Amino acid sequence: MSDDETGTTRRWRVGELAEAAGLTVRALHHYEHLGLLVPSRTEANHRFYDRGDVERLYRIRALRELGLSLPEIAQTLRAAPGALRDALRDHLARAEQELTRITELRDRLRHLCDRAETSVDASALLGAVEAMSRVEHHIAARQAAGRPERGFEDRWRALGVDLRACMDDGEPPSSTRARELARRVQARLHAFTGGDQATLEALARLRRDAPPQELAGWTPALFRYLDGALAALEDEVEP
Amino acid sequence: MSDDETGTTRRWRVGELAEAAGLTVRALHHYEHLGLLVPSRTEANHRFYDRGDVERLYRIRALRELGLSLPEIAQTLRAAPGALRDALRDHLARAEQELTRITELRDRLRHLCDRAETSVDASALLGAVEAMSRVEHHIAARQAAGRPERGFEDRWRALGVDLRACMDDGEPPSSTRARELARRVQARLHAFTGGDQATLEALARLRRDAPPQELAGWTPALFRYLDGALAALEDEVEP
DNA sequence: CTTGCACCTCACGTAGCGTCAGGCTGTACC
DNA sequence: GGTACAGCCTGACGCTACGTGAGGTGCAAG
Repeated sequence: MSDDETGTTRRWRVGELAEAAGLTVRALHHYEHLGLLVPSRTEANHRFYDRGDVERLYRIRALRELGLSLPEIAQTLRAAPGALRDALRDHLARAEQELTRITELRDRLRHLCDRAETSVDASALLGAVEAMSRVEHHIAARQAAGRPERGFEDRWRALGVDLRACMDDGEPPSSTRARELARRVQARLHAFTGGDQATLEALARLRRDAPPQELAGWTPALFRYLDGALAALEDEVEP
Repeated sequence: MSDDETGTTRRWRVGELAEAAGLTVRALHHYEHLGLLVPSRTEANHRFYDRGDVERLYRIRALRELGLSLPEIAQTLRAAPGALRDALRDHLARAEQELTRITELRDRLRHLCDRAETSVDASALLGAVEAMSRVEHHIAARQAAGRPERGFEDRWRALGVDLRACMDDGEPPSSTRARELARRVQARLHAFTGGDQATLEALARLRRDAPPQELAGWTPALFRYLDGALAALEDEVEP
C-alpha cells in the first residue's frame, strides 16, 4: 500500500498544516529557522510538507507539550536511541523542582491573602512579605557561606519542646522559668542572625505577623507565648 | 535619633547595594530604566542610593520573589492601598493554575519515565507521547467546537461497569456477551472521534502502551480485556 | 485586468536581565 | 605626579518561542 497506489502522496501547504496541527504559520517558520522541521519548496518557493514532515511535526508538538525546549527536541529527534529516555528523566526532575517551588509560593501567597482578608493595612502586609524574603536570604547566605547547619533544626525543636512544656504547665510568660527559656532563645537567635539587627527585626515581625503553621515543632500559640516571655525579659532589664 | 545624630546618612553605591541585596548591578540599572527604583547621582554621575531607596528595593525584591512582574510591582508600590491585596489574590490564582498544569505534566512525565524504564524502544515511546498529545488536542477541539460533553464520562463509566461485570463473571473476551459490549465501545469510540482514523489509532495505542491508571472507572486490566474482545470482533468479521 | 487570498522575507517586540565593549572616575601606591 | 586597578558609566546585542505587522509575490476567479 504505497503512496502511489492509494494516491496519498499528499502535500500540505504551511497554512493547511498549521491549521491541522493547531499551530500558527509563524511557528512553522520558526521551526524551520531552527532547523527543526525543514520542508521542501515548490518552484514558486512556497513551502510544502510531505507525510514524513507531518509525522515529525506531531512528534515535535508532543514533546513541546511535555515542556521540552526546542533545542532539546531537536537533539532528542537527532539522536533518538536512549536520548529520549534521558531527556524525559531530566525534564521530570526539573518539573518536580518547579512543582515544589510553586507549591511553596502558593502556600506563602495563601497565607498572605488570608492575612490581607482580615483587614491589615498594606504597609504591614508589605513588611511581612519583606521579612519573609529577608529571612530566607539570610538562610541562603549562611548556607552559601558553608555554615554547618547540623543540628540546626534539632536545637530549635528541643527549645520548642521545653517551652511548650513550660506553657502547658501553666507557667505565665513572665515566670522565671519562661524568662530563662526566652533568654536561651535569644542566644540562639543571636547566633543564627550573627547579630544582624535587620534580620532580628524581620524574625520578630514574622513571629508576630505571620507565624508559620508548623516549623520544627513550633506553633503560632507557642510563638505568642515566646513573645510574652521576651517582653518580660525586656521589662526585667529596664523596669 | 535622626540620621544626623547617629551619622547614619548612609549612601550606597550600586555595587554595594547589589551585593547587600543579593542582586546584580545590571538588575539595579534595569529597575532604574523601568522607573521602578531611581537613585540620586553624584557630581561624577555615579548612582547613589539612600536609606529610602534601600527600603524600597527590599520591598521590590520581596514582591519579585513572590513572582509578581516588575510592572505589577511598580503599580502596587505606586497605588499602595488595596492594590496589594488584589495583586496578591490575582497572583495566587495564577499560581494555582500553574500548579495544576505542572502537576499534570509531572504525572505524564512520570508515567512515560516508568514505561521507559521497562525497556521500550524510543519510537514506541515517542508514539505514546504523540498519541497523548493527539487525543488531548482532539478533546480540546471538540470542546472549542461547542460539542455538548454532558454525560460523556457517565456513558464511559456505565460501559466500564458492564464490561467489568462481564470480565469478573469469567466470560472469555471472545464470548458473545463480551463481543457485544466491545461493539458498543466501538460505536462510542466512533462517535467520540467523529470517525477520525488518526485519533482512533492514537487511542488504540494509548490503551495498549500507556493506559491511564484510573479513568472513569477503567483500569489497565479492563483495557486489556477490551482489546481482547475487540480482537475477537475483528476475527469475526474476517475469519 | 483587477480582486483577493495565501504565500514570501525581513524585522521589531516581548521579560528580566546577562554579558560584553569602550570609556570615565577614584583611590592607592610608587 | 604618574600609573595601576577597581568600580562606575552608557549603549547594545543575546536569550525563549514565537506574535505582529510591513511590503511584495503567486495564483485562481470574476
